[in-house]
Amino acid sequence: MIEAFARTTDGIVSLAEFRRLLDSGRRLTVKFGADVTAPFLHLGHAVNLWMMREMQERGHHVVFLVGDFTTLVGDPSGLAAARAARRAGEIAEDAAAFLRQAGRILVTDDPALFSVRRNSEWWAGKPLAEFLAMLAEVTASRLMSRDMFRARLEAGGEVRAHELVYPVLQGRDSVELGADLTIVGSDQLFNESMGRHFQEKAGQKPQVIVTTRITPGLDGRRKQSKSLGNFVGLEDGPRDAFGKVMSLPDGLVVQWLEVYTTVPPGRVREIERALAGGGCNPMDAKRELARAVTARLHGEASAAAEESWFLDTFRGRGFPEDAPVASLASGGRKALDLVAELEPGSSRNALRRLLMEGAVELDGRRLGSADEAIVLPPGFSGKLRVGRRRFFRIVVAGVSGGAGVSGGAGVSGGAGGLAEGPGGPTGWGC
RNA sequence: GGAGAGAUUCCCGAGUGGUCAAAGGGGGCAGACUGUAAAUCUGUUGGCUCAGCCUUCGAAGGUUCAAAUCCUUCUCUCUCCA
Repeated sequence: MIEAFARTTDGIVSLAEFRRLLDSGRRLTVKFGADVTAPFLHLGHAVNLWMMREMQERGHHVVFLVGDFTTLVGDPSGLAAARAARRAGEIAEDAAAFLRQAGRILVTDDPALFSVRRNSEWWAGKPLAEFLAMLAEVTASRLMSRDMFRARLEAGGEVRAHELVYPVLQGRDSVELGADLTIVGSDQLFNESMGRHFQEKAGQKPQVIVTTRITPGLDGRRKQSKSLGNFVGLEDGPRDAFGKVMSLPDGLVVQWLEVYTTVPPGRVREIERALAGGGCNPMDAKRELARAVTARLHGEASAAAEESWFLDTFRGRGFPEDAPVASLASGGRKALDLVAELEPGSSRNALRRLLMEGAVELDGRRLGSADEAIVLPPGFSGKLRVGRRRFFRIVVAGVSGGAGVSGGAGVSGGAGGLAEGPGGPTGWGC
């Protein structure tokens, strides 16, 4: 168990206690606390979830703690009561989305293994006197010692008073749940340590904290987050998952293999050595990574299919067979209007720029101006590419079987073109 | 409570009455190059019915032909003192 955790674990407080818990034969309560502001789970969360799933496999119980109360007070700009009230509804929605995503990894339909709690259960209506008594159990300097706060203050930033108190709330949650164990990103160590502190004050056995390694996201710099867009989401389709991993900087391949896949350590070392010695093309290593990540999230079959698709489309520079089909009316229109029909989500200015930058091609011919007139005869069918990765097959109704389809046959036939076949991951360069 | 500094487009940060949709950098997007990597070069980076118009420089008012820039009030932040 502990051995299985090792590759993704940053630290354990404490290892001895963890061993004792596991040996006790007791059904353990694992706390899975979550702020529900942005219900967007990604690989970073998955690391924790996979470990919790392991615990479930051994019969332990995961409590999903919705921070509905802490989220409500957590927003410093949420001054108006009206605003807070409105957000209560959003929180419920977000919590549902969160649960749905977590359910992709955790067992959520067995009450013996999973339950949901809300921290408003004990925080809403908590008498102030009781709360102040809790505050008396910590020193201000302890709270302020958190490195994040220090860094912010030193940078001339601000720390709101409620932020200072937030770890107290999160820590007390562990008391309310009687948590035995919590598995969190290493940036949560401080908050969860407060949990141990308060549990001891309350006469409970302090929870064991397993902190997991935090790995830079797709941008190669900061950890994955929704706002930075540098993540592989649990709800991303297999195609996006594969493609996103392929855009990872080379230097992170080994780290990602360790943290996000179950590729055996021996194999990871092998790849690491091959990369270091120039013995393999980094892209091949990354392909193995992308395949492993996609398979873990979506199954081996999808992973194999997306790998073929990727190779055909990007390495082979092909036009994807399964590009979305857009049925358009026949007739003339400006290039800009054509693209706008296909990309209703983008602003026309943005599309105009793309056209000027030469990012739009119709049947291999670059459309260089927004005003260029495009005439689509009845029966026309063509391939439109916008930027590197957006493809559309344009079809115009009308049976007059005329010149339309002239430019076909540019694409070699589908996945069959791949010699390697869907076999094992061996046989690559690494 | 007192004194000072400040709030600018995604971020940092210039800009003290018209030449400002606002320098420069970062980040993003796109093109070249490529392996949807990195590095490099180039372009671009509020919206639209696009030689023009609309919205934007903490908020609301005001002065002016004209305001990010001046005045008033307000909100908020930082620093020092108490």
